[in-house]
Amino acid sequence: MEKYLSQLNDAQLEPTIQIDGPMIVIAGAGSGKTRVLTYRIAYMMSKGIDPFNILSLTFTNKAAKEMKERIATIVGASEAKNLWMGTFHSVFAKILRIESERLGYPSNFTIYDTQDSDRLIASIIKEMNLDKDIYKYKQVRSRISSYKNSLITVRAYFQNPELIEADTMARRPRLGDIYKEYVDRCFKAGAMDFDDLLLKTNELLTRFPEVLAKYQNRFKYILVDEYQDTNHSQYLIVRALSDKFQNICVVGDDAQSIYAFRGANINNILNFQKDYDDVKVFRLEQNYRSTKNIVNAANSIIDKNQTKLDKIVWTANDEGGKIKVHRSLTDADEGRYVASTIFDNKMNHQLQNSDFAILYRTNAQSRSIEDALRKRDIPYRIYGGLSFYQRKEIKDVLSYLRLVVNPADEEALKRVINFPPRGIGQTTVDRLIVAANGYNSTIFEVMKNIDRADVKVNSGTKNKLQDFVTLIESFQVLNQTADVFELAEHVTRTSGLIREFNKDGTPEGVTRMENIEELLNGMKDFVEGQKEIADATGSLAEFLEDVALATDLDNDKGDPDRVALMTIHLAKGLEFPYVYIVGLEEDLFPSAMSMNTRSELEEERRLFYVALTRAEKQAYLTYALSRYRWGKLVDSDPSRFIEEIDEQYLEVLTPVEERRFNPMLDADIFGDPEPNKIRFKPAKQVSIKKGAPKKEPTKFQVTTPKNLKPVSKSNGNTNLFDSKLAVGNMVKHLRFGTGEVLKIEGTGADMKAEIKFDSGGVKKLLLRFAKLEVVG
DNA sequence: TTGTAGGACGTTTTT
DNA sequence: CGTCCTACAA
Repeated sequence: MEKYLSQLNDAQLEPTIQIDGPMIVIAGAGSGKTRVLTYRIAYMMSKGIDPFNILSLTFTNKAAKEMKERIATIVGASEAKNLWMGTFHSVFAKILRIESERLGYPSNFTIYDTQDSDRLIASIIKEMNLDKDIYKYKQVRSRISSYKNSLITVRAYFQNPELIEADTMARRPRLGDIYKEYVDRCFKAGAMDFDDLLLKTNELLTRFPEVLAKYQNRFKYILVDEYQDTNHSQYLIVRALSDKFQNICVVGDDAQSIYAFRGANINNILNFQKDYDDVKVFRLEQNYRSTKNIVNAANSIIDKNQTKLDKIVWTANDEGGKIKVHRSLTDADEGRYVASTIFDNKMNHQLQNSDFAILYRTNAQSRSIEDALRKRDIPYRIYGGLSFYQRKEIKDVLSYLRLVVNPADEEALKRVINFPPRGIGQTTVDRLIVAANGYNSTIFEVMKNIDRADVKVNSGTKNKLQDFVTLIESFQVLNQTADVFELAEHVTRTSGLIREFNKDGTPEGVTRMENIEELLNGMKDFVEGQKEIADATGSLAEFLEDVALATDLDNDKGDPDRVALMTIHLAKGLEFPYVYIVGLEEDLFPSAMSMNTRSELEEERRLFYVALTRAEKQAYLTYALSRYRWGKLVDSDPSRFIEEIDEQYLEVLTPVEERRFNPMLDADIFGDPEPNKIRFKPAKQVSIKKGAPKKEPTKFQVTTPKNLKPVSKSNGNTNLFDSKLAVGNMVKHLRFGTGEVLKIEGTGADMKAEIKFDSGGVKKLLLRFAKLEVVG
C-alpha cells in the first residue's frame, strides 16, 4: 500500500488517507481524481474496513468496472469482490429487487426504458382521447420525469396548485391525469422506469425505517463520484444513507456539471458544505492530462461563467501545440478535413487510431464524419446513438424474454403479441386493454381467462390468443431448466422471429439476423461471465436488468484500435491524445434550445469545457459555413465559444477546401478580403489572430465539386468497377444476393450504385467497399 | 387484419 | 433526410 501512496502528490494524498467524516474533493479536470478514489478505497481496506461496508457510486458502469479492477490489483481480487460499486441506477435496482415486496412490486419487476415509457404515454394519451399535438408524448414524458426526479408523486402533484396551474397555463390541464394513469399502468405491469429506480428507493427508505437502518448499517462508508451530476432524488438517497455514520466522501467538479437537463442540480455540490457538519474540503488543481495551451484555453472559457466554485487548474506539462481552428464550407468538407488530418497525424507521429476522438454536440452529426472516415479507410467506433439493445429486432427478442420473467409487462406484450403476425390486430389489443383496465388486471391475465372474460372477440381470435399464452408459458417452463442462451435460442426459433427476418432475405433482414446472432453470442458470454461474479445468479432476470441499464460505453467489443466518435456528454471522464470538437456553430453548439437563459448557456459552456479538457496533446475545433440539417442545407455562423477562447492559444488555419472549390479562380470566391478570419454573426471585428496562413499542400482526395462536370480520372484511382459497371447490370453481393443496378452516381472513390436486390430491398452501396461481382 | 403509400414531424444531451 | 404514424385498399 505504501508503494501506491507514494505515487500521489500531497494534494492527492490528503483526501486519500482521510477516511472518517464528511468530505468533499473538488477535482479539476485531469487532476487524478479516479486515482484518489481507487487508492482511497484500497487504503480503507488495508486499514481493516470490510469491503462489505463500502458503497461506491459512479457515473457509468464502465467506470465502476475499471475502478474495481484497479482496486483488485492492489488488494486482491477476492477482497475487491465484495465491494458495492456501480451507478445509482444499477445499485438501487438490486436493492429494490430485494425489498420490492414492501412496495407491492414483484422482485422480478421489469425496467422500462425510455422507449417503453414513450409508447405507454402515447397510448394513454390516445386512450384518453386527448389531442396528440398538444399533448406531445415526449414533452409529457419529460414533464413526468422531472416530477419524479424532484420527488413529486402523483399525490403531491394534485396537492400543489402551482404545478397544476403551470400545466394548465401550458394548455395541458390533463397532465396530472396522464401522470396518474402512467404510474398506475407501470405499477400494474410490474414495471419501473429509470426515474422510479431512484424514486422508489427514496420511498423505501422513508416509509420503512428498519430498511433504512439496515442499509445505513451496511453502507458505513459511502463514496460518490461526479457528485455535480446528481439530481434531487439521488441527493436524498445519499443523505439518508449517510445520515447515521456521516462517512461520506463526494468527488466532483462544478465546472463539469452538464446534466441539468435530466434534473441534475449543481447546487448539490455547491451546497455540500452546508449539508453536513465539519466538512473537510480538498482541492485537486494540478492537471496531469493536458498541455499548458489546452489547460489555459479551457480556463479562459470557464472564466466566462458566473456560477462556479473557486478553483485554479494549472499544469506543469509542456506548452504543447496551439489549438487549431478550422473552417469548412460544408459538413462534408468538415468530415474530410478531420479524416485527412487524422491520416496525416497518424503518418507523421506514428499514432494509433485509438489516439483520436471526434466529439460532437448531437448524435446526428456523426454521419458526415463517418462517411469521410470510411472513404479514408480509417476504422472507427461510434458510441451512443441508437444503442444495440434499442434496435427493433433486439427489442423484439428481449420482449419475449421479458414476458417470460414478467407476463404483466404490458409494453413487451404489445410489442410481440402480433409480431411475427399471428392474426391479433389492433382492435383486439385495444379491447384487451379496456378489459384489463376494467378488471383491474393485466392483459396477459385477461387472455389466459379469455373464455370467462367479457371481451368481444370471435372464437378464431380466442384460439389465437390462447395459442400465444401457451407459447409464452412453454418458454416459462423451459426457463426453469435452460440457461439464458439456450432459452433465447429456443425463443427466437419457436416464436417465428427467425423465420420472419429470414423470410424475404432482404438486406435489412440479413442485417437483423446478424444482430440477433450477436445478441445470442452476448448471452453466451453472459452465461460464462456470471460464474465469476460474487452474488450473480446468471438468471434471465439478471440478464435483462444488465441489458436495461447498460450503456453503449459498457461493451467494448471488436478491434480496440479505432477512432472514437461520441457526443461530448458520453466523453466525460475519458481522455484522448488528439481530440476534434466538430460542429462549433451557433444554434448547434451552443444548441438553439439552450440559449434562452443564462444558466442554460452556462451549461453549454461547461460542456465545451468538458470537451476541450478531454484532449491530452492536441485539440482541433472545426465548424462549417453550411450544413445539412433535416435534409436541407442551412447556413451557420461560428460558435461564440471559439471567440471566447483567449486568442493566444489558438491557431486559425487556412481553409484549404475553399480554395479547391473553384480551381479556375485562385481568389477567394466570396470576395472576402480576409479569408482566414472567422466571421462571427454581427459582422464586427473580432479578436482572432490574423497570422500568416500556413498553406499546407492539399492532401485531400481529389473529389469533384458538385457543380462541375468531371473531366477525367487522373488521380490514379483504378476502381475495378469504373468501366465495368453500368445501369442495368446484374450484380451479386456477398450478403444481399443478386440484384439489378438502378443508378450510378459520383465518381472515383465517391462512386455509388443503387441496387435493387431480388430479395426486395434497394440499397445504395459505395463501390469502393461493396463486395460486388457482375453476373450474367 | 394486413400491407403499403404518403404525410407529418423532428434532434439537444442519457441512466 | 429519416422515422413513425395514419389512412386507405385488399
